[in-house]
Amino acid sequence: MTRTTADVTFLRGYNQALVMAVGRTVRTFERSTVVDATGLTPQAVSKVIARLTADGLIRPAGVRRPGIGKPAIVYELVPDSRYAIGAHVARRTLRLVLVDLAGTVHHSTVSPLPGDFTPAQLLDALSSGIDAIPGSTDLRGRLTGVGIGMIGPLDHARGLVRDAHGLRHWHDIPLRELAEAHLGLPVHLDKDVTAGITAEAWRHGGTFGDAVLIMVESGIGGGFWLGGTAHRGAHTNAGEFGHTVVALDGPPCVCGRHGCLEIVHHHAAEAGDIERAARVLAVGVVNLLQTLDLSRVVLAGADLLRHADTYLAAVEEAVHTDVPRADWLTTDVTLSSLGADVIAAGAAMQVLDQHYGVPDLAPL
Amino acid sequence: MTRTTADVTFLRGYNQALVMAVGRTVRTFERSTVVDATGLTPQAVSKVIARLTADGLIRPAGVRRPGIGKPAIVYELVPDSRYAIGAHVARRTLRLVLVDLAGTVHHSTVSPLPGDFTPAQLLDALSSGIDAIPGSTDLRGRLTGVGIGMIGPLDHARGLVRDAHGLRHWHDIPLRELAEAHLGLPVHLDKDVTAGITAEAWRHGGTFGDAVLIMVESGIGGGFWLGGTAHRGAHTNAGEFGHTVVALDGPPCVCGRHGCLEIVHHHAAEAGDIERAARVLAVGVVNLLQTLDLSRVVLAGADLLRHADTYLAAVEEAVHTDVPRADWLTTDVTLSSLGADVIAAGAAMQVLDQHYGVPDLAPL
DNA sequence: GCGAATTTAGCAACAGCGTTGCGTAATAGG
DNA sequence: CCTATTACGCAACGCTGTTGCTAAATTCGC
Repeated sequence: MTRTTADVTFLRGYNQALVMAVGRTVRTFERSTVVDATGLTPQAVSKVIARLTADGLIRPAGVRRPGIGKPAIVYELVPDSRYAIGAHVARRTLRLVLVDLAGTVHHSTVSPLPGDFTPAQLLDALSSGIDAIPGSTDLRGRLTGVGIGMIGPLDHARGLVRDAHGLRHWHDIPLRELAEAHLGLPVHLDKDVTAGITAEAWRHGGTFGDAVLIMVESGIGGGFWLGGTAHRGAHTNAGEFGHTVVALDGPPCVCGRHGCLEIVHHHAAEAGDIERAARVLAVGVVNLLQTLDLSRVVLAGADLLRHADTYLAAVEEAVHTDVPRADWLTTDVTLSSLGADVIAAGAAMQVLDQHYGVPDLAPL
Repeated sequence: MTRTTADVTFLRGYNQALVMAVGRTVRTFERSTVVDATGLTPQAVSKVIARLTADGLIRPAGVRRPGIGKPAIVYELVPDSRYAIGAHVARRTLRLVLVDLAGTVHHSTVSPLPGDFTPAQLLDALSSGIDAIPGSTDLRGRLTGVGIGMIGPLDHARGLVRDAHGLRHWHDIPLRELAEAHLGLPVHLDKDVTAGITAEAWRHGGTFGDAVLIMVESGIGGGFWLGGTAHRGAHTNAGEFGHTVVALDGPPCVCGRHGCLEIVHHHAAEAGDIERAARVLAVGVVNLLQTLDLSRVVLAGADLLRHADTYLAAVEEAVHTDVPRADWLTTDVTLSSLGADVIAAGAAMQVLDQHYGVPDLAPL
């Protein structure tokens, strides 16, 4: 959520979101936990907690006896107080998930999409898929909206699919508006990889540093989390990480350049040399670390997860041996904590993040 | 400037900084300008303007007659109300500049540094250099502090030089504390490239999008401005752009990997083939655009500026031809607007930015 | 057992922010 | 000279977090 000007109502939302972030980070907390994490005064935290409790977003969950003195009330997030639906639109499949406020995936289905599907076909698949989610009808009221994670290029700010790679009927389609009209719910549209990294960040609450989600699945992309928010770039087209050149005189790529990470990687993978493919990807990952200095690398995507161990080993080794002074430049490398659901789940969490995440103050 | 919690005093500083940003952007403005740019109410803007005028940071500069009705008061930034000193510490030279609140460089000097200089030698060079700035004594009171831009790796947050490349005496030196004690002024320490991009951003006020400053000078580095602030990364070590691999089977680099942009570029440059060196750099720049989607590329550094036209042409061409759908993915490519002063000037502006820039709300 | 010490929670008054309502100043046009 | 128009600002207000202080609930020492 983004705004430019800061009035006093901003404080309310901001500090409230800070407490929610603590709730997602530690799952169970008390007043002093929030005081330590945020620097707010105890009294302010009391007020915020009272408001959140009244809204049903958090609730008391027992007491902690500090040995001496009055026991402290322990609070927890109420996961089932809010839900969001996430959709991962790929070239041939539609994955739908139901996610709660804590970032837990409650339901996940995959359905095939017609070859070269049209916007109308996608909308129908979305609405029938959502209706098929068990109990989706009695979620109304607690359902925040629908997030769609999709291949780009697309314009996140305007909710516009500009030119989805390899899909004939998708040029300048205002998918967000269409879907909002069709589904009767708020819709959030974003690139698949950006949705994916949001999933990891949201589930970690406030303790998530600068990070990238690497996705290998038909193409290779990267979703970025920098400075506490998703990085989408000047035209919301960041993430075309697969089309960075790693072999100056390499084979030609569909993008028109030569030796892109993606084409070099795919050649190795198609030749059956997964280890080499993984090492190529690892070179690209270290390139990112050198450039952006990230604290976390998350690996995802069907083609990668099929050989998860190989990729994980290759990237971890490269990160530990190829970064100079790796002793203090520590970077965690992990597989996506949500497996094949990351993109869809992340799209859902973007909707939750809009309402309950820490708000951004947009530069002018 | 960064803080986690938002109390009501935050609003004051934040909205005040918004108005200052407008002042830097358009140089002359009135109440309605700020209202349009920020969304604040006219009354709120009046209050902010009154405070800033009282502090001497802005002043009335005439009136505009709207044809009918009461004339509007026109305001402008008071450039000489605040100054900061910037230092660019390179391997052999120290550059010192005096910068005013508007980002104008008033004075610039270069002095040689002893080979393999020690921290003590640098401190002496700093203080004598600052004393030599004409009129520096009667600036006391209006002097905000000293910014130091330096090669890394360094820890910006702690003000610690960890391991400056190629300088024997610079391991884990708390330069910020040392310099503050020695100079009696607040000191801000950052990587050279990050300081550089801050210079460009500060001078453009609020209208500066996601951008990178590419610096070619002994090494190759990149300073990033993302989402309205400098991006420093998880360990404040972002920017080692020269050590990204662009030629998988290329020549070995000092960093231990093979085919880094820097080594490939330097081989071409040393062979006298500047055009090829420029094209190699351009490949790296397009890699960044694909990954991060930037709206602006600024070129800087002594070795680059020596062949400015060649580099500018090569990068511009690559940006326009190698990025798919370049029609809407527009990116400006320019030479640094401050020439050889960028780094030092940017270091100074970081100090100004800490006091008068739009404050950040740090994630937990 | 019972009071003192300790820790947590919250009520009440307060200061500071932007907002709202409305009155005032300064101009051009009839 | 009056009216419409535009710009500006005082005063009251609502809302935020903060400060000062009181009350509640527990352990520990005697």
